[in-house]
Amino acid sequence: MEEYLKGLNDKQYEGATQVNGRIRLVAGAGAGKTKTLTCRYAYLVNHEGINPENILCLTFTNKAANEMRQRIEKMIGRDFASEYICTIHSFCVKILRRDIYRLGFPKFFNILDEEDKKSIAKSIMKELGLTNKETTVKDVIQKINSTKSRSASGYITDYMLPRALANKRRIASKLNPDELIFMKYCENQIKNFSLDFDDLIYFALYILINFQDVREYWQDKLHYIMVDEAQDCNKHDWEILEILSKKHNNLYIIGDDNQSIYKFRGSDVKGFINFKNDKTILLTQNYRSTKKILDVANSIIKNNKERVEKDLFTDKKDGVVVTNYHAPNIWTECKFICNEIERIRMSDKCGYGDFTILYRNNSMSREIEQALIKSNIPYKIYGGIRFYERKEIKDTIAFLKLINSNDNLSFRRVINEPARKIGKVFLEKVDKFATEKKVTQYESMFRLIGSGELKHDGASDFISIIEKAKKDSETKKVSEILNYVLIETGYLDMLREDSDNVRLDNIKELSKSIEYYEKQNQEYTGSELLNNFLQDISLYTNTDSNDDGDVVKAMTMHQSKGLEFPNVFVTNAFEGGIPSLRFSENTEESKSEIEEERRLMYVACTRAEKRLYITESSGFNWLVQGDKEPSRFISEIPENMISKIGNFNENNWKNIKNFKR
DNA sequence: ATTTTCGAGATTTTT
DNA sequence: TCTCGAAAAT
Repeated sequence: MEEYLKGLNDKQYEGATQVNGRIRLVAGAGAGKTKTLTCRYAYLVNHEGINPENILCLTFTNKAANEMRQRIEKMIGRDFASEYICTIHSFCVKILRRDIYRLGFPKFFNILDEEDKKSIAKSIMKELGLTNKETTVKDVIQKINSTKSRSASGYITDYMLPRALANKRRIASKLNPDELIFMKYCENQIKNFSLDFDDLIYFALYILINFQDVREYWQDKLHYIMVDEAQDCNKHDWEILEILSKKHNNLYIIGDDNQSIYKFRGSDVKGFINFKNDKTILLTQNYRSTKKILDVANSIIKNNKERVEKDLFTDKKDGVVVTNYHAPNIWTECKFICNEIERIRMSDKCGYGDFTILYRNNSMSREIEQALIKSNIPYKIYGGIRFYERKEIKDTIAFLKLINSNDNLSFRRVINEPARKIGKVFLEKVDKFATEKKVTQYESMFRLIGSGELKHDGASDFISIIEKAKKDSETKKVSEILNYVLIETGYLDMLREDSDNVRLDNIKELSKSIEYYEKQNQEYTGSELLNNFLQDISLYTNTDSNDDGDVVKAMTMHQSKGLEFPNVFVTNAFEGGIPSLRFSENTEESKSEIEEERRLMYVACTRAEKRLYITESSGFNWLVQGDKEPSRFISEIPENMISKIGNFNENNWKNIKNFKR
């Protein structure tokens, strides 16, 4: 038997050595899902002699993909880094890079993030004269997303193809307001040819459906397809998987219906539950958590009606009792967590890296962060503002994008950054000319200044810097161009005036990662390299980095999916926090939403290996607009399974309050 | 005409 | 805390 298979139990072994057919692995939390998947990959490569080029392995996050690559390398002990271990979004980018030109679109495309989408929505609202009162930016985005999702790849033939859009334009006066908004959004996407996250899936799907040779290329290539966290695939993901696996018919999915927590993103558990399969393997032994933790998690998830009955069991000993701490206010709650971390760190002789703090909303990280700082505990907050969403990083990237593709969003972002006295009036003239001549705003400004129609020193300087950078970008390295632009525009000088150097450091980090990317991808040069780099980083989040260091981690419950930690604090467990306020009403439709929240709570609790704390506090909270009450999920845990501690001491409360100021 | 400043208002969850 | 818009300051 291969060395790497020795650590598996019978069921896991069975799961890892299945080769052909449509296989479903249903595995509860901590049952060794990833382990089994990784072993199966190694088995295919090592035992069956399959070329990694012919295996597609889809993970839920980039982080999971990175970790898997590392594990496989360790297992089969050879230099091994298949690019086909990735997220479905990354994989769709590969499909698009290869064949999107067939739709008449440029080879280079931008990827829009939520912020870009927002600013497009705003400009559409302005154009159509919609005020914030009747239709918010959020409404507009919601409308756009749902229209897309409804017609999926059909929206491409209706709107995105050049002739289709021309048709829509012709009958614009007959379109209803929503259709008009959607048309404008599509116009905007085509103008700088940009795709949002969902589009990556829809366009790939469209190409796979409509071009036989492309479809066959991928179907031939991918002998084996395996999907992790399959319970969170949406119907379009399923469609792609079915198409890709059609020829060889080897589709291996792995997931847990109890851990489906991305319904808001369209995830469709039914696809997982009703998956037509040759074989289903059930893993119910939990290797992660102690018995006491597992009992608590089971007692919570039991209350869900829509689920496959499968209680997890463990051979592990009882372990430390699960604690529910009730504090008089949020600051005491956070202080308690810090104290416990220090106490356990001493008693267990473990590091800060063994502790993780979870919460429902990103906004809840604030008080926790303050408490950690006060207690001198090193920490890292995941999510919230991602690295690539920071202002300085987005600005820097906007410079690169402007050089690469002239796109309007980037232009508006950096044209007056740092301030060069270009304001609303000047930009309106530029925009007007751009619309008239059907050119980009940068091109428009370039012509207006060139012909002398507009005079502006700041704009002239800006143009000469960008033009030089454009010329150099074909020959010089991206990192050199970036350096040149940041210095010449005075962007670096502007950042130096800041009191702290965090922003400068961030830019240095970005610069480093560009250099690394250049080394890794030497087959590309010039604008193609730049384009690929920009696409890749828009799919990358700061949660994905692997070098965490010995620090306390804090993240949302959603982000904790698929991870495990020795000691876990589930915080802000108040009614309205989790379950989220929106779903707390007792209407019929909110019942399934409550079940989703309960699954989220279940996911959070099952992250813990040794210790689990569920903390909450009284006091005013703006979310519930009143005093907080403990979450209903806590009351679902039998009294004998949990140790309830709390402190309502008034003096203590006062101390904390003074302490805070 | 542009930039700064100050106060009011808003916050699910993510690739 | 952060973001956005209006009014004040340059």
